Amino acid sequence: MKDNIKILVVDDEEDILEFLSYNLRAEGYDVIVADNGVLAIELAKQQQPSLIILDVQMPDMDGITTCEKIREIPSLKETVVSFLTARSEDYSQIAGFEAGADDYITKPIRPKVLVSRVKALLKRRGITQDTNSIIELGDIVIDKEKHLTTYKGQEVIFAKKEFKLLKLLISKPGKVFTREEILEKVWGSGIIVGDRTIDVHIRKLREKLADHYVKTVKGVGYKFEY
Amino acid sequence: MKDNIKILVVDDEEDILEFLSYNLRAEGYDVIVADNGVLAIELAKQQQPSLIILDVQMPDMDGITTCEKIREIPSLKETVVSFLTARSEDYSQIAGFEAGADDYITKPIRPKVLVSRVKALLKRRGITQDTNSIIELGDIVIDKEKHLTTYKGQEVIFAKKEFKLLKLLISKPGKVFTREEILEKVWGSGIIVGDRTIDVHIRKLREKLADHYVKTVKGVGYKFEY
DNA sequence: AGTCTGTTTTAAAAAATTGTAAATTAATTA
DNA sequence: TAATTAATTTACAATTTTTTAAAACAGACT
Repeated sequence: MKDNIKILVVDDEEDILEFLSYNLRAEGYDVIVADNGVLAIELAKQQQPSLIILDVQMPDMDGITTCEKIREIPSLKETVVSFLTARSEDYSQIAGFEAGADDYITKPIRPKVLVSRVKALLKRRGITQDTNSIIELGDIVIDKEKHLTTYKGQEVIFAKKEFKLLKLLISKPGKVFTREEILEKVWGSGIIVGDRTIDVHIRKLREKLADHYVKTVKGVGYKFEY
Repeated sequence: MKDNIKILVVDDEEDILEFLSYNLRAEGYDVIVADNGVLAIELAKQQQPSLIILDVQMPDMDGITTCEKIREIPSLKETVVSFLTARSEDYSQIAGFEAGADDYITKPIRPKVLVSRVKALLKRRGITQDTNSIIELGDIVIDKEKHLTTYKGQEVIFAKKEFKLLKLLISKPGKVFTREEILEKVWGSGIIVGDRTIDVHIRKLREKLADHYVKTVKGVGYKFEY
């Protein structure tokens, strides 16, 4: 369940690294470690962890600098970063948040506090264990991984763009997606397509499912309503 | 920019309330206060603050219970809640996060840390102005994300401009918006339309809700009164 | 009452937005 | 490469929203 949540722990002290790893692994997280900032950035890029726990005080590159660098990497923009700081260093609270941290944990670390904190952080960011590849909404079942859709038990085939569009709309039932949002998320930024392209694709969804699922909000966008 | 960010501060101690208000107001935030949990919930529902700072220790209803109650209110689901806790009470860290808090601030409070923390919290949550997607005002519920309005449980459909106008008026109930303000905010600067256009749109709001909500202040503008 | 100023109401014109079928182009597959 | 399928564009119809214009209304003031 919880298996695919990766946490990167960065600290120069072996003891702390082990202590943290042990406690987090006990909770079922995948833990990767780095003992310096440079390695941390490298690993983060490669492994795309959900959370990075970063010691403020480290030789060479300190935690704050590392955090700033992390924040500059597009693929890590959304990654949760938490600092590890000695209780007294109030300064780090200020500088840390400005560097783009989401939280900080004070030493000495208490296992229960640590775990509770980590859970809360991930939860607040909507990161849940289940990388649910299957979305079910009444009669409609979408398997993102298998690129498969079932409507009333019958398999329905959606072309690539259609599928992406459906996935987007259905990801937040009820939410209105503007044309811009749809273009951005389905076609990708930069790609320019004609004005009616979206309409036509919407029409295909309606054809393949039923007219009433995809609703038009004139002048605003489209939404999926079950 | 920062003007419409509302912060609700809840504490039973007058001193702390004043201290926090003073420092936050100095930063340009709109601060509202409550000295107990019940009032806090009431005010939160009404005012929809972006951030609630909640003392853990309070008579009658403690901060944790208050927070839990707040989290149960749909329109406050996305509101950021931060606890205020004495440095020693580590327990509150655990219980607090589980109750749905986003952060906690330890006493004694240092103005600089407080402000920095608040800024970071709001920034991380992407709150620049008015992020709350649901506005509730008695019989009227507006869901910006779903572009949906409900009046006495019934769905009411508003066209784009109508919706924008309603949103604007309802964003500050009681405030009189001048025609210039309305033009600026709903139509956008530069767009030139006749004066009657506003009247007609106001009329549509009255038609779709009830006449008495939108009031005319002759020679000045319009206001929404619940 | 008459006049002025500003608002409300209606109806209709104008503009904007979306739906649809069919044609075209691009991409994929056999 | 031909055949097939998907994606996009076109051109127009249908619909909805927005704006304008004009008449009626309301209150304040002479």
